[in-house]
Amino acid sequence: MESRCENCIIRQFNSLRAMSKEELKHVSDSKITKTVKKGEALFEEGDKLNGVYCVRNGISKLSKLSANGKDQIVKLATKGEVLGQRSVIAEESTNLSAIAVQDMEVCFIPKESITNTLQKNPNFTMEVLRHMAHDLKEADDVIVNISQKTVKQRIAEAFLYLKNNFGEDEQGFLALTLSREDISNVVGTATESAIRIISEFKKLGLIHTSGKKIGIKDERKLMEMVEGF
Amino acid sequence: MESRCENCIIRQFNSLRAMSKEELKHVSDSKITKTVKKGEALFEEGDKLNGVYCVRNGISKLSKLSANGKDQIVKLATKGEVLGQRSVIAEESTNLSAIAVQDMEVCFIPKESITNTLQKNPNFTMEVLRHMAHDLKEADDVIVNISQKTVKQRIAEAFLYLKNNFGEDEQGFLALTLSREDISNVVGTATESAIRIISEFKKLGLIHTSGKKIGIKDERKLMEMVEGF
DNA sequence: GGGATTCTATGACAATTGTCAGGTTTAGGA
DNA sequence: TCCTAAACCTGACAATTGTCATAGAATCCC
Repeated sequence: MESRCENCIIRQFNSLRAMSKEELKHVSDSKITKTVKKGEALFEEGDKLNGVYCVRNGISKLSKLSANGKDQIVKLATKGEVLGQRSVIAEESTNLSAIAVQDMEVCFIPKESITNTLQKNPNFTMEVLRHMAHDLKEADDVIVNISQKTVKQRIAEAFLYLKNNFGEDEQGFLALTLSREDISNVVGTATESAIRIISEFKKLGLIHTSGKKIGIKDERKLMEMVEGF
Repeated sequence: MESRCENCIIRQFNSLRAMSKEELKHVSDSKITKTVKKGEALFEEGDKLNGVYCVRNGISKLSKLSANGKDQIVKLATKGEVLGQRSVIAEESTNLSAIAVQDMEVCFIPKESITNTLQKNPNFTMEVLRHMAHDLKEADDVIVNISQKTVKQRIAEAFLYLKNNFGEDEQGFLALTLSREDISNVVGTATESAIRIISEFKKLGLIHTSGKKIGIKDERKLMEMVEGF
């Protein structure tokens, strides 16, 4: 499994694709491949990162602890995403924790490889900038959603998001299974409220469940619900 | 008032400071200084921007319309900030509207000046990247605040924010006077709820008001309230 | 396999927040 | 100045959401 970045398909999805052959070689020589088990942390809020993590497989939640002791999940990162970029660039400690919600395979890339390339390869810098611009827009959207939509709408939206971004398994369940608590932390509500609404959706025939697994039954109605009908 | 960017102090506050003398000259030659009256828009959500706006004076709200017809204010931008950068970099139409909440003086800089410099001056690109990283962190904080704090806490926090970022006038009122509606759009609540809580704060002796103007009387208690006491 | 622990579920209730409906005040233009 | 429109304010009520308590189901680990 000891493969080279030059041959890694994953990098096509992120800013590493703007690196030159040589830069990639350097990254490949300095990178460390790690396995992270479900529930384990890649890094925790406040950590000083001395590198970034390129996700090869699995999914991580990026969350932030609030004063009242609840986690707010800000983003779910999957194959191809680079975590910790923001902190390395701003030279600050991270404002988010990254915890695996599925077993993961990641490549740790020391920050020197990144900062060196940033200084020498404008294309790479520009590519990173574009990604960051995209993330910022997404964050704005989250702000608007969370503050203007009801919990019910946000949960409906979360399910659609999970389907669109992570797909479904053979039996029609969402491929990414989150605990009820994680779901409530994504939409920013109490776990009990999330559970109650999930039950309601089930009664309404919008979804079906099996254990933790959730499947979408009536996508159209869910979409209408998000829009406020 | 037709001044040159090379001499403009404002640029010390933003990424333009990483430009070379020559680049600044070019920007200065191509820029257009504009006055924007309170209530007028610099640009509206969905517009294709062919440049960025450097704020010389006054304050603008950056907001996004939600499905239910309410504006959510995502950020308040003041002297020194550059608006529209994200859209120009990502080559997308804007996701936000920028509307003056005070009379403003801004310099419009055509996007060619920006993109050219981005291609040629890595220092500038890096500086822009750092700013964007900062904005992204702030956005994350807003997400957590808005989803985990009560309306009362968010309003208290908003007042402290306004004091810290825009200061007070001679009589001890917040220098930036927002309408009750704008306040409610910052914290993401109904206007009536905001008004009610402002009345309550007044009764509790936390603030005092005169017309629209609001002054902070008991900063410590407001801070405690934000923390959840 | 069994016991402990964590996760899910539901009820009852209280607190928060939004909505509607009305008033009053303020600000700006004719 | 006065008139009008907009902004502000308050009450009453309903809907939403959070909290606490409790119980069953699933899962993990020895």
